[in-house]
Amino acid sequence: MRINTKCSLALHILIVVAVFAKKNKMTSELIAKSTGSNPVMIRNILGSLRQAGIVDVQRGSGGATLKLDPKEITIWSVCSTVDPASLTNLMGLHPNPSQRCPVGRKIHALLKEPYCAIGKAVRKTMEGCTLADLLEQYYQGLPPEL
Amino acid sequence: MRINTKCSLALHILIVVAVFAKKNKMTSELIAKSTGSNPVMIRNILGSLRQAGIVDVQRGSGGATLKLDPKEITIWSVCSTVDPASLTNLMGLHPNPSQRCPVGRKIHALLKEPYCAIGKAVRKTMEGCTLADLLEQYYQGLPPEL
DNA sequence: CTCAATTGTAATTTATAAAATTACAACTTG
DNA sequence: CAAGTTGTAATTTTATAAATTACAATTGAG
Repeated sequence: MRINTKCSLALHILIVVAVFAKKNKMTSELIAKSTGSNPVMIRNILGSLRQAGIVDVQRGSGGATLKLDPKEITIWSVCSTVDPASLTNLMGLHPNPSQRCPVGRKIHALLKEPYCAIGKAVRKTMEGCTLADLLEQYYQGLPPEL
Repeated sequence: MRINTKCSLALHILIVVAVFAKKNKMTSELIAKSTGSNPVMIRNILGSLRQAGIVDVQRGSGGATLKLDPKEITIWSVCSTVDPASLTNLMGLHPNPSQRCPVGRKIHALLKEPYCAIGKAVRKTMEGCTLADLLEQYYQGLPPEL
């Protein structure tokens, strides 16, 4: 498998923004430090989230803020904006089945139905978890000043 | 995030074996032709399926046959034997979150619950589709001699 | 208005993982 | 034993993800 960490990165970004944006200017540089990633990747992900209306990003002066209520942001909406390809190709298909073999001709069509069902199950589960849920979990047992 | 093509390959292999093994000796060479893959990959996948008790493979003389009833073989059992890593790491995690950031310290733990839920949904859906289902679909509208 | 800090984005490089290929010992059966 | 095959390790090739470099455009402070 090819692990694509964009989704985890995006959720990390949204959590740090939700937690710290009121007190700190959340620049790509700062967020990159927190995630252990690099600023360009952060800017690209923030760019996608901005286009989807999930965050605001201040050009020039810098800093990202949430544009939606955490209850309105689901793992699905985040993943499908930052990495749509992974979700549509969740299950990889081998690329060159023989068209001379009756099974080879049909294999992609045969797999379509179960693979779609898997995709729908993933979507439904992702839609069931919001940023608010993650934040609630985050604040569990933390003193309120953090 | 994306599951590699081993799972699709394995399902293709099982279908051609189910359909043709009574009349033909299903060698890795022959199956490789049908799948558009290469014989070594086929042998490796058949090796995993054999260890899981799903197929029999004749050493020396060659040829693979189903060992279980197609009703007993699910997409889950196939995927989890040929590519367990993809299923446990379905959602990739970014590897180096800062331990100095309170979010960075917690992010992997925070994502664990929703990511497990996604994995369970995938498993449940995969368990709901058997090789028999795929074969039924395959034979839909085909004359009985194929 | 200028300057420092920052974003947006393209281009390039590096790292990593998947898949194909090569090679060969071990097995099976005629 | 000879031909055909499997099992498996090692290597090479290819594809993709992620990091890096570079720089124009933007913003707000001074």
